[in-house]
Amino acid sequence: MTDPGFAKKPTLKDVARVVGVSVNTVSAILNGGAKADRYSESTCERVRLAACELGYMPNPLARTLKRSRTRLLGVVVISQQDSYYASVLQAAEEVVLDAGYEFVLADMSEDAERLPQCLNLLTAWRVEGILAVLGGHNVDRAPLTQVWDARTPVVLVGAHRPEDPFPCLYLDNTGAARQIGRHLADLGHQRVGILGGYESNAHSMERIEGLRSVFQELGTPIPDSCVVLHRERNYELAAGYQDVELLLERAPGVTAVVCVNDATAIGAMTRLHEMGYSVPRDMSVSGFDDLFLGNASKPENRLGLHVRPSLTTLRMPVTGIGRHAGEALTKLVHATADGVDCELPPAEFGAELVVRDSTAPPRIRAGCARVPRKG
Amino acid sequence: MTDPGFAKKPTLKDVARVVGVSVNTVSAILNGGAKADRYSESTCERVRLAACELGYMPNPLARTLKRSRTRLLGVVVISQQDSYYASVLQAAEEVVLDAGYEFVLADMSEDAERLPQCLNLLTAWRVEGILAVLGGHNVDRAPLTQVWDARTPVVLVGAHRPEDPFPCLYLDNTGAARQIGRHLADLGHQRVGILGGYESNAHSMERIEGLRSVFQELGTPIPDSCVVLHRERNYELAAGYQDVELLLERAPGVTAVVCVNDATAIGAMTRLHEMGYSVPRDMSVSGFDDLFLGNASKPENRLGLHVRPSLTTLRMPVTGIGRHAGEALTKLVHATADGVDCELPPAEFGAELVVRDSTAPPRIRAGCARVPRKG
DNA sequence: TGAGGTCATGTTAACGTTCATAATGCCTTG
DNA sequence: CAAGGCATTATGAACGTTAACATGACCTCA
Repeated sequence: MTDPGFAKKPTLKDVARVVGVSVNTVSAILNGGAKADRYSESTCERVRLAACELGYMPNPLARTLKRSRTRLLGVVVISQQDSYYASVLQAAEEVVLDAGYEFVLADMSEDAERLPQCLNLLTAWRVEGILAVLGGHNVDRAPLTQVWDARTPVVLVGAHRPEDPFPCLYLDNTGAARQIGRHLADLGHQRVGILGGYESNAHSMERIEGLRSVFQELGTPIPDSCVVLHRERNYELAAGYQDVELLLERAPGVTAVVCVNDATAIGAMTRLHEMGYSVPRDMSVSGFDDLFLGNASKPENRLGLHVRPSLTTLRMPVTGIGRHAGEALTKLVHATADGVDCELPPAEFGAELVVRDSTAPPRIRAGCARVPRKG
Repeated sequence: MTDPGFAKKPTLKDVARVVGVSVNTVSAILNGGAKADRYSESTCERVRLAACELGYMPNPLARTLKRSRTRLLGVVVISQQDSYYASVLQAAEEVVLDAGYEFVLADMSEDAERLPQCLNLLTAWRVEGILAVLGGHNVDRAPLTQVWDARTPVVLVGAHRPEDPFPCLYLDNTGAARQIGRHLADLGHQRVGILGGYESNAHSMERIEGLRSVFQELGTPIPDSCVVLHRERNYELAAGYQDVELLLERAPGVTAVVCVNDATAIGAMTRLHEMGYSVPRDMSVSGFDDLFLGNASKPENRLGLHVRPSLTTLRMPVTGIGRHAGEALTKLVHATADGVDCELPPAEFGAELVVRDSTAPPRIRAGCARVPRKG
């Protein structure tokens, strides 16, 4: 092997040699701040000039090795692909960058078993705090608790469990589901079907529970046959497309289908259309998330507006959760760095019902709204 | 300030003290490989046990400081938000992780001016190579060339320019646009409108050019009035929704609208529907990308299938580009590390026409297909 | 004149690794 | 029995940076 051909970046030593001063002098001057004042104007000038000419850039590896603070924060995310989590992360990253930290990201790729492995990666990098974005996924949190017990701050975006010692930010899924339930009940629906995600997902289960509780209280409880769970963890367009057919076979009388996310609802609407159903006349459909493409601040970028009929759904405060998470984590890290204890309460976030055109009163109050199948 | 409350991770020294051997011994044994053989079985055993008990994890900062190789690769991306680029990145990351490297990510947040700043961040981290994902965005590449000249390997995902010294991977936008152009011409369209993205985007311009060339050759060139460019860089659902109306005002006779991406096409179809047009009877619409939600390998996750009518579009080989980029970069980095020169040719990727229901023969060959406005 | 005080800079020792080389002890062999 | 060989472990210097402390020159004032 010949000599490695990488560009060698100039170091403090190189600058020092050029200027003719000691390494320490260069370091102190370039770091600015209080100590730079003690050096003469002309030296400072020469050092800065030389550093600039050589294209000197401090090596963060060496720097953080020396100081014991890395100014690195770790993120474990259940799936970067999921636009919901991606949005949360982006909001959090903004906050964290402003506070002078950087993110190191570890993606679990939807595999719950990989949490320990991801945490190892992050702690190996000596991150000063960890943001875990697990959402409703059923992940064993013991490794997180372990990290927390080793005095590394942790903030979890996901359902709070009583044994969790770290602060959690979570959605009020039950309350959100109750909103859509009441909306459908108000419209006159009595028999509602659910495309409910998969069993190991807490978000799914809470949403199903919330919906059921509404109809329970009204005296028209939702039977198990009206709830379809998915086999796989991947719960997108394809799942709704396939599962809605299953639902209609099992529970022919339903007049509304509540889906646990927008993608599923859109997939379901496609299949319903193919089967000859007219939404919302023959069947009401609703989603969850109010998914968007691109810039969340433009209302027209909400995907639910661009399907026919437009989709009734629940808008989740993704940006709010992300910002809050970033702030909580930096606060916690600062406290820990100062050796101070800091207790942060769990925080719950509510969703907002967005009524569009995919929900309407049922055509026939009690009977079977079944239409002959075409597809 | 009291003492920093961070957990202090055990170091080689700690392990060495516990076992009663020198630091070097521990390092050599834990690194495994050839040198570990020279130590006695019992020492190895004791070292490994102690390391495990103490929870020792090598500090990658110190390690990469010592070896001059960081095994870090940098990524600059024009926008992480854009699902197209996000998919390219994910495919590239897989390849790169397999090769034993890690990604450091710098996001330009759609701001072309931020390239130098992002590159500074990456070179400060002493990355061994840089993957720049700029797509069609008009970014000054001088900073990239500078990095390349400093012997840091660079791979660009984006249009190749003759002055670029680094390998580029790019889409055959012209060819793709010619495919959709011929498809529309074959259907009998003579007057085609374009929602063309924005002017500084090379992808946009190439697609427009390709389309125009087809109709030029057929003797029915597309006039400027039929091409609508967008004011902002953000080109998603909202843009198509707004711009299609503008197009119809400027060019009343068009029978088909070609959009430079799927989101725009979907937005346009929504507005057309509101205005009382029936697609594809009154107007054909086509997109670009064949956007998907979630898992790309499931055909039902293509968004174009879930709008009515389903969207005719061009499928881009995102995963292929990402994998190829990852492979090219690791190859280049290896070559550079070995001091070997390695020339990689620019690579072009083709798109695949996916014909669905949003394109059909024009209802009236030559006349005005205008329908009274409702919305 | 010399004690004390600035000012401007240099010295030294870390941070946690790794690598090249040196050293120790033991065993063989002529 | 000494010289050499082998197996095992230790030593020291480096990577690039920072922080505490030390030095020396010059000035002031009693």
